[in-house]
Order: sequence, then C-alpha cells, then structure tokens
Amino acid sequence: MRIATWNVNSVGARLPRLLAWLDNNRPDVLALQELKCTTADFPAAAVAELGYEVAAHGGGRWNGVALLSRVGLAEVSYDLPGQPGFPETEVEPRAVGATCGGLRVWSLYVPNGREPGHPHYEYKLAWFQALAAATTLELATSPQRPFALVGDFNVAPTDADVWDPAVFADSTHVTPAERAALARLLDLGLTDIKPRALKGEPYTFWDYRGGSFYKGQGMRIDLVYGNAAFAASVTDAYVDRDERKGTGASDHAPVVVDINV
DNA sequence: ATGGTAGCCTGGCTA
Repeated sequence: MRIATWNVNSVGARLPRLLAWLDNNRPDVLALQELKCTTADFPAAAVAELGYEVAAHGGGRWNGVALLSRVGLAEVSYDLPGQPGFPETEVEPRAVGATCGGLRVWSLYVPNGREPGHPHYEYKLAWFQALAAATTLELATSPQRPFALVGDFNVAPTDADVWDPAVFADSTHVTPAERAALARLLDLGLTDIKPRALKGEPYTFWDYRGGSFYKGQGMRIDLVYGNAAFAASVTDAYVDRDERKGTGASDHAPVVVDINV
C-alpha cells in the first residue's frame, strides 16, 4: 500500500497538479491539508474519475483536510474528540480520520502558532494535547492494526529539520514546548517515519518568499507518525521534492510512504 | 530591490 500526505495550499488552485500527481503516483491513500474550500466545493467528482473515494472536511477560506482512498473509506471521523477551537467556540476543520483497507489514518493540519506567547500558540499546544488524547484512544481500540497520523504538524522535530536553526531561534515550529508535544506522541508508541533525504535535504516545505526553494531554505514539518505495526511494514519513504518545482506549485511537497499492508 | 510570494476574496489576513 502506498500512502502520501500533501499540504496543497488550496485544492482549487492545485487541482491540475493534484490530478496529474494522483495519476502518476497512484497512492492508495492520500491525505490533504489546507483545502481552502468548503466541503461542498471539494472536487470529489474529478478525483472519483481516478478511482478515489473522498472524506473532505472544509471550512471555506482557510484550513480544511481530506482523505482520498481507492482501498476503501470507512469509520470516518471529523475533528478530534475534544478538539479545541480558535476562538474557543470555533472548531476549525483540521482533522479527519478514516479506515482505509487495513490502515487507520488521520489527516492533520496542526495550527501554525504564529508567535510564541500568542493566543494561537497556546491554541497549538492545546491542539496537540487533544491529539495525544485521541491517539491514546485510537491505539487502545486496535493495538495491532497499522495506524498513522499524517499531515502538516507545523513543528520541525529537530534542528536538522530546519535549514538554519539560528534563523528560527525564538520562533514557532522549533520551541521546546512544541517539540515536547511531538515527543509525547512518540511516548505513546508512535515512530517518526523519516523520508529519505533527496538532494541532501530532508525538507517538505519551502516558503514561497525569497526563492527559498532554490536556496535550499526549507523545513521538515510534514510528518508521518506510525504505530509499531505501521513502522515495521514500511518499505520506503521519501519526499517528492520535484513537485515543489515550477509555476503553480504548493509551498509543500508530498511525503510518500510505501508499506507492506 | 528599503521585505520578499501566494491564495483567499477585495484591502487585509494567513502562512
């Protein structure tokens, strides 16, 4: 089975690239983030022509996540149990889970955090707490079933995952509290499935501004966290760095993982 | 080059 995750930064703007990428790479399951469209406006018919069922969860202008599958799509869950909102009462579409064939998977778009100390940063940390609680429940339900959290975590796990740690000092994505939130997920039994470094870079995201991509100024923030059954079945993992090239690219590249499931 | 780019929906927010 091939599973991939991709922050497309607007599924509408990315539709030609998305359809071509699906056709060329044929993932069994694709998790999308930053749809930037409503659930009703998701191009379900276009991906259905390629054989994919869809669980889309959109809100319109920002956020939005989806799971595409051609190996079944069951037990769909929208939002994490107890997912915090921003503001408090507004739960944003940032999580969708489903069972696809023998795999249980969640597509996640973790809040950015903006700046340490900002209310959005506290929201991000609270969001991770809900994610840990949800993961605990999922792992207890079916401990032996392959399980993975995939998506845009908006945290670089280590200093090796940012192009220049000095540039990010005192910024979000690298703070001890954010990395502790990732460590908590590892403590629950998940493994960071690290993609092969292509061109010497482990990155999955390059800012649009300032020619970051061509300068090698990226970050690895799109992650695949799998349980033991998932991690043991991995045969390959890589970043499709070429998808970041050219006009009309997302600022994130797809992360692809092949598993024996 | 006195912030840079892209995407949403129209001057500003978000990343």
